[in-house]
Amino acid sequence: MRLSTKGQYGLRAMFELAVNYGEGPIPLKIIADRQFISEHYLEQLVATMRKAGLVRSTRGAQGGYALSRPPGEITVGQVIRVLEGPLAPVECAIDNEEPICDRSGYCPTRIIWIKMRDSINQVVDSITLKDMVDDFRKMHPDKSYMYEI
Amino acid sequence: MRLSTKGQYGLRAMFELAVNYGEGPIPLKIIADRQFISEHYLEQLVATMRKAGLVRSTRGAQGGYALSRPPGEITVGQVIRVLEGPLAPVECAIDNEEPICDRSGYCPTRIIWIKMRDSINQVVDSITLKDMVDDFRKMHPDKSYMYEI
DNA sequence: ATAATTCCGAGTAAATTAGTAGGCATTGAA
DNA sequence: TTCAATGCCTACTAATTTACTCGGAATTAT
Repeated sequence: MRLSTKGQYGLRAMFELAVNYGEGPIPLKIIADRQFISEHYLEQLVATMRKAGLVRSTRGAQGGYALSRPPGEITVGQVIRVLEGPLAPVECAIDNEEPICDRSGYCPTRIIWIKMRDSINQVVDSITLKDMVDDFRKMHPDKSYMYEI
Repeated sequence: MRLSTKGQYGLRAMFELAVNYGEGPIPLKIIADRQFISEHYLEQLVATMRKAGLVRSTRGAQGGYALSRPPGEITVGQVIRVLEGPLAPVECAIDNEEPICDRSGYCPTRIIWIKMRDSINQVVDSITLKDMVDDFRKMHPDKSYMYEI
């Protein structure tokens, strides 16, 4: 049960934008270079996040991307769900409505999938991009130079 | 981030074996019929579980499968991990050793993947097959007839 | 003997993943 | 006003994974 590279790369890209929040638009090329991601591929992921309202873009020279809200107001869960879809271990646990499946009567496994789902989402919804940045700066005060333009 | 049908079907099959624990071997055909799973496909999943020591088989006529331990001693996590591999959202969070990846220095996302991993495993490791059966019987005391041979 | 079963290895169609490729549109700066 | 930098868009693709199917050999109770 793995996340695809979409969620992984996307979150790393958002971390970069969070680190540089308030410093104007950052071009994708910079993010792709810093995070070792194919720029063209990242473009698609960022497009998804733009459509979902997580980032804003500025076109043309000196353009780039920026978070559309402060890092403290964007959770890891929001990012991952936008790129990966609902975080649920099976389809029938995506929402809480009673599922329609071919097995009549009570499903002995669904309650487990729902517990897994809630537990996963609780984790990612409790962490914001700001938390990630704070954590990074705490662990690597010496590496702040890495994130100047 | 979904479980494959291996984990889903496998757990449902194990539930069946748990419901009938202590009543001799149950043929795959019965399990497949009750749980609406292709018998041939289930065969492969059960083979994996047999090799992992979760079930025992009896060959020949009147043969079948049985749990190799009481339902209270087999967790959902054990079943799922045998069929799906380690429950981790990304490769570098499978174990706790420092990962070797192309990004030198501190990875700002890994701590999140590890929290997700631990949270997922905590859920599945805290539920046994016995818990599933107890829950089923509590919810459907009327349907015990479904599980007689 | 026979029927019921497990056991084993091969094959496969469809879906998903993880990108690539190429070009158009927009804009700041020289 | 030109041009380089940048975002935007659509299509294509190779490799991998998924979810099976198929056919038959081995084993055993009756």
